[in-house]
Amino acid sequence: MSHTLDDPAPAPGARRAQKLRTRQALLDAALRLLEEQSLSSLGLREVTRAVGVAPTAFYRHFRDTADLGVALVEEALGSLHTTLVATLAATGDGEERIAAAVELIVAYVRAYPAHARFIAREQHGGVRRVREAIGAQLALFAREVAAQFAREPEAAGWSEDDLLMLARMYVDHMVMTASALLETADAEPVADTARRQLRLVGLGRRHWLDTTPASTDQ
Amino acid sequence: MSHTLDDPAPAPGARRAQKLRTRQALLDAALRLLEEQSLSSLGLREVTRAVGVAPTAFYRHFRDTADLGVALVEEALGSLHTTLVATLAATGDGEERIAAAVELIVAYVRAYPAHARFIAREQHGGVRRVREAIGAQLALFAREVAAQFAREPEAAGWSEDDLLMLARMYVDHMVMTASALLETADAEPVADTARRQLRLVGLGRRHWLDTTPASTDQ
DNA sequence: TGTACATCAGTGAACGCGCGTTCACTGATGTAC
DNA sequence: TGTACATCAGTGAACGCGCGTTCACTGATGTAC
Repeated sequence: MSHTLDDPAPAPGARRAQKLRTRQALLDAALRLLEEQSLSSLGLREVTRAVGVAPTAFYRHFRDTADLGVALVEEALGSLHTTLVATLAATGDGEERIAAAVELIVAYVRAYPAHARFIAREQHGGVRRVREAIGAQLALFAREVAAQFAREPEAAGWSEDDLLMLARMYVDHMVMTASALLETADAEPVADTARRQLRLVGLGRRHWLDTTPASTDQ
Repeated sequence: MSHTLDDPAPAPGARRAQKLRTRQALLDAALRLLEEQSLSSLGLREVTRAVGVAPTAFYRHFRDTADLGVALVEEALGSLHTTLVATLAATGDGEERIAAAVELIVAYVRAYPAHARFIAREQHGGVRRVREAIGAQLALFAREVAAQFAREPEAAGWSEDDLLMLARMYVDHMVMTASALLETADAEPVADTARRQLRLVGLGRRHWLDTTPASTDQ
């Protein structure tokens, strides 16, 4: 134990670092190839060829392409949780929040179009494990959004189930908006439609307890 | 021209009828195979093997699997236009219409689960021509629904663009509900959530002109 | 610090297999007279 | 109605190709002393 974790000549964890670099290269290459096909037709040899390693190197990182797909789900959505909740928490209700939420989606799709496309495509795609991974992430988003709603005064009188229903609508609407943005050259009309739709849902939200006197009557 | 279109021994158009039967068998087999994979990984030989014809027979009916996919889009959505518009026209606004619309989706998914799955999966799938065919059908649905809305008294004061935005929301919500139904064993909770979401949108619709005095003020 | 051994990311050959597409064909169905 | 010819849905052999997976390997990195 003379110098176990120091900085000797060959560098510390140089092997581990190189392995991570190759793994990332495989993920990047796969994501690029997935812009024009589905995961269920993505070949292991295609991916390694694009990276410039032997086909067998793939197995040092992933069991199969479905396994790689699950890793891509984490990469695409993992960092979005904090961003989304922070955006909702930082804005009040109404127009300001609508603008911020739509801007979040527009910025995400602009910055990571391949990730957005992958999620939209594989959400209902042909590979069960990936579908389930995306479904779990979106359900988590919905629960986080519902929890944020619950902290706000507008949620008074709302059942937990109704809050989750509302949150689910926002999350699904975000995914729909993202995939609409991917199919258009001009983001503005799509963003405008998205804002009007959120405005409509917000109006429904404000009048929800007027006509559904669930808690006052029962 | 003694008996050109009568009923001689070998039957009239027996060849044409047989060709159509084989074509339909190819479509049916493909749809079944697509329950567990995406179109972009569906093989021509898989399909012909499932039907029991030679691989080369495929070319008598379709140029490639993308071509077959476009035919499936028509089969899945073509007959739904009249049903959908008729359902909206037959019901008033409010709770009655909501129940009827959700029941339409539940019945469709129950009767044609493979068609519903195909549309949900390939809407954002890896085959451009099929994606475009589905996009065109859904845009047509939205225009038809908007046209129906425009005929109703509740549409007074609404711009054409806002009506289309609202219709688009209903159509997208239907697709989302269909794919949620496909992923659950018990349809009732999903149907219930869908009805509550439509109720929320309906509330927003009723109050749209209260807070967005676009036409009265400008 | 230097040495001897262990680990393990990436290699390259080899395998059997199913793919999409071509081609000339067959024989039942359709048509003209 | 009967005959002679045309059409064309489906066949089956053949092709070159890329696939996923196995295996024993190499050599740089890591570790123990």
